[in-house]
Amino acid sequence: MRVLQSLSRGLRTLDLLREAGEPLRLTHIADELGVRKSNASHILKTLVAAGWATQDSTRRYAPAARCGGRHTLSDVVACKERCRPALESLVAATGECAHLAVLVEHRVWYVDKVESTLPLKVDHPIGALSPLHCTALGKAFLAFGKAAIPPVLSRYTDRTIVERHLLARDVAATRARGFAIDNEEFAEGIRCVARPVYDIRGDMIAALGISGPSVRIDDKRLEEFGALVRATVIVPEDHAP
Amino acid sequence: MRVLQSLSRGLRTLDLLREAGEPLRLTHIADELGVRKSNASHILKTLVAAGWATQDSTRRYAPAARCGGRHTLSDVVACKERCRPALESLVAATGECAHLAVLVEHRVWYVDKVESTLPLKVDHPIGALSPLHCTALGKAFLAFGKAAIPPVLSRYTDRTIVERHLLARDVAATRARGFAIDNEEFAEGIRCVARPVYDIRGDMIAALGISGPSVRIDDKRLEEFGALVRATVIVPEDHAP
DNA sequence: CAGAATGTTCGACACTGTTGTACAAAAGGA
DNA sequence: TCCTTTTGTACAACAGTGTCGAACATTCTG
Repeated sequence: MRVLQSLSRGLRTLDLLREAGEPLRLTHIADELGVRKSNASHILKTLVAAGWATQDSTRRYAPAARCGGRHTLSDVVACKERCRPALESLVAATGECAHLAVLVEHRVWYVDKVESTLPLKVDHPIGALSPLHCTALGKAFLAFGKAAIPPVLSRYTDRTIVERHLLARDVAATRARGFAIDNEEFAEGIRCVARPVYDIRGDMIAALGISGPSVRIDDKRLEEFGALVRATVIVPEDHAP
Repeated sequence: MRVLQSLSRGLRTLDLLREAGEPLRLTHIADELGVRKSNASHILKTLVAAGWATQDSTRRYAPAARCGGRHTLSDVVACKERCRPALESLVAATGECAHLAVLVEHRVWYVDKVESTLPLKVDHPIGALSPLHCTALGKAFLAFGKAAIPPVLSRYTDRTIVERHLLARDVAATRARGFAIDNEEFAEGIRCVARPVYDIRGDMIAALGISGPSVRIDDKRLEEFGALVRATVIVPEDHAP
């Protein structure tokens, strides 16, 4: 069998564009492929012409929307189903609400939850969307996923981090800590922790977290929750294509 | 600029594979591309080797999962947001519950709803999954989308259509009618109607429906609901990439 | 089991893709 | 602002890759 060279390289290019969270320069791609710039240029122009990539005003290349996000709807549903036991056990262990969310553009999208049984509780409905920079779930994507810090950082409470360099530092701390924290940065009186959920290929697919009222969660308990969330075992994806 | 021929053809092939809801034969693809079979074979083998397509036991080719579904998470969220007014106006007009769902493998996934304000109501929670063959939303995908009749048809009520040829006939009738009907086929006492929602390219992306208790929905009202759902205007997708 | 249709392999030629260089257009520094 | 450096596109020419055609396998159909 004959492997078509230019086609392989074109597909490899699409992979590169998708892997990188940000638009890539021609030179970079040419280096990665191990070909001359002129060749890479032709490959990319072909991808653009076929509608599989786009070129922005800075002449950088990005994958087109039709390339699909990194994960499909099926992936998300599969993830949701395999995370359910973890959500339930977390709620059983803590008494607080547990959420599962995926990344959509510059927001997180809640795809599952298990509610607290206590009367005072946090309720992010499934299907709702929340910002990245001031929620534990969102910060988990910033720290462990391929999400970039959004262009605008709106203020929701007086604890919301709205300065980019402070947020970048917080993200670095999150990465070191192993779980993300929201300390009343999105809504007064709510504290959350969250951790990443990875797919079989090691890419972050979802964030899983616990949220509760600050009155029940002091600093010590917040740390305990973080350790608990991080330690929670999530059944691996059974690979049946 | 030079357009790379083999790359273009490879990308075109991926499009063909994604467009078709079912796996395609080599001959078919070769004809579509206007090349000899041997050439098409090499193209497809390259796609498979690069992990962008798969070949099943019947030697037919299908797009790989990584190609992404037909729609991305962003598409779904955008659709959900643009359908919200329609859901609300339908509930205001009928008093019954309205749902929005997308197709995931052989099930529909509820991504949004507006509840009825009446005490007796239907409640499919957002995030839940339902079968295709016995819900209005699912049948809308069978009739207007690219969904295939699932391999197994479970019985939920004594009205559930579990025979493939009867279901195929029902799907054809649905197509002619312009909206789908579930007449207590999934749950006793619940009747629903549903219509397709298309994306900017004309592909079905979601199903939008109304559900209510049979006691409030006689045959005449069911028809009215169908006409209403079908006539509901959904704001077109604003194309801002 | 024979015949038809579909898919894969093979060799050879021609045209496509790659290369190297030259030019254009931004970006960075003084 | 200018000059320098870096990045992207255009061009021509050769080599090598992709395409063709036919032969060989393999699976489907009656």
